Amino acid sequence: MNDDEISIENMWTQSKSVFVNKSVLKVNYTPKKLSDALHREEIINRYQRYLIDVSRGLSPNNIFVYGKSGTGKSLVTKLVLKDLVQVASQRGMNVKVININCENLRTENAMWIDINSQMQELFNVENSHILWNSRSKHVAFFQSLFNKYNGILIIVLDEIDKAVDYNIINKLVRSVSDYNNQSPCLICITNDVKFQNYLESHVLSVLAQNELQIDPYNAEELCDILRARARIAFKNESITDIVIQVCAALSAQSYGDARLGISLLAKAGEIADEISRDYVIENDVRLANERLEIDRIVEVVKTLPTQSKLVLLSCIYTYEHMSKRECLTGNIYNIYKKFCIELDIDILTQRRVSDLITELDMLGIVNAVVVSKGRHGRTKEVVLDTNWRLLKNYCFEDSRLKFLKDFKYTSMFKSFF
DNA sequence: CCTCCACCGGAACGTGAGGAGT
DNA sequence: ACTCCTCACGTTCCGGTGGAGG
Repeated sequence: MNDDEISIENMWTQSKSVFVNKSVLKVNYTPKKLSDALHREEIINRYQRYLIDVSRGLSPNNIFVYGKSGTGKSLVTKLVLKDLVQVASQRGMNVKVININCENLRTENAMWIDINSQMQELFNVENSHILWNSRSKHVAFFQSLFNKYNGILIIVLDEIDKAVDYNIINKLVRSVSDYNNQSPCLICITNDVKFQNYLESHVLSVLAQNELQIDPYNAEELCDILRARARIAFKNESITDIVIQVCAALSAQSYGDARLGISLLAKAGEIADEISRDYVIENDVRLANERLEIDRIVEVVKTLPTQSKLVLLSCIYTYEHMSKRECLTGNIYNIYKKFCIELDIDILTQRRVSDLITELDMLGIVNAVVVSKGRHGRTKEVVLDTNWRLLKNYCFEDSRLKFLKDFKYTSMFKSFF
């Protein structure tokens, strides 16, 4: 047995941990009871009032829920509906809930397949042709089940603003709200207040019959929430209140995003585990914050199209090989053109490349500021974060760009300037 | 104070891919 | 299989701009 095998074995058998139940720090974890949704009593109360019609056997008005990310929109919705379904069934009433996550919903068909496979499950019907690619068949299937149903159907459209095609929402609302008797109740959840602008006015008036705005948590509320989770997740002696307060403060800075605070707790615990320390310290949280930010940027970089990655690489190389004050659109564009020729990729115009740099700036990958160089014109000056070396490697993962890895740059820069 | 650089950024337009309807 | 439509992506055109330098 060599050294490597021993250390790997140690990982499984001897590693100790600051956690006792890490699963409560997972992003998709939902608490069990309504009362577990801390500092949301008032919202829950209003939510229940909007849904009160259910107790009279009527389909409630549609609800539009707004709130920034990490304010507990989806969590409160899940808990309120779970409670509602339970209470209703105790009274012998029929309430069914369909959950659609609109994130990355590309086509209307994909949404219908999602809705109808849930309908199939809820109503216990067999239909092997559910993967139709015809909208009319899906609508007919949905209507036939819904018309036979003697109860209340609630359709939750979560992260509605992240649907790739907003028109899908318009079409869905038109297809499910044209009933003479009862229509399903639609609950739309979004963190984009401007989302309403993208909806047809008729659709909007149907959807936004009741509105629920959820404000971000303040630092104290975040502290309470994190404390409650930490109590379950960590060993008693592994975490101090100071650490929790730092997590709360950082997530309060990030517009009261509770999800961030919970991720920070998890990551900080992992960092303590890495070095087998029995407890989490404040510095672990700061380190965790940096790592989460890098993770986020890396994820974004990985999904960029090849041209954007090439522009990013051009920024990085200009930044690396020239003085920082020369990392300007014109210079970046020259490098970019050289790369395109080298890789036999279409050369975009400087106008377009300028837009791509602006996009990289908006994604938080680079920092592009418009500066005036007087006689030497106006341009964008690009500044990179400290982790640019890391980003370079992720750009090389693109099959078309990997050849640039061994490219000899020094001579190129000399010949240029 | 005026000029002029080097690019910014809005608007209009072209093009190809892909979905919807027939 | 065909046409029509929409949309993302990109180009072309052009007026606008802030401040160093004359």
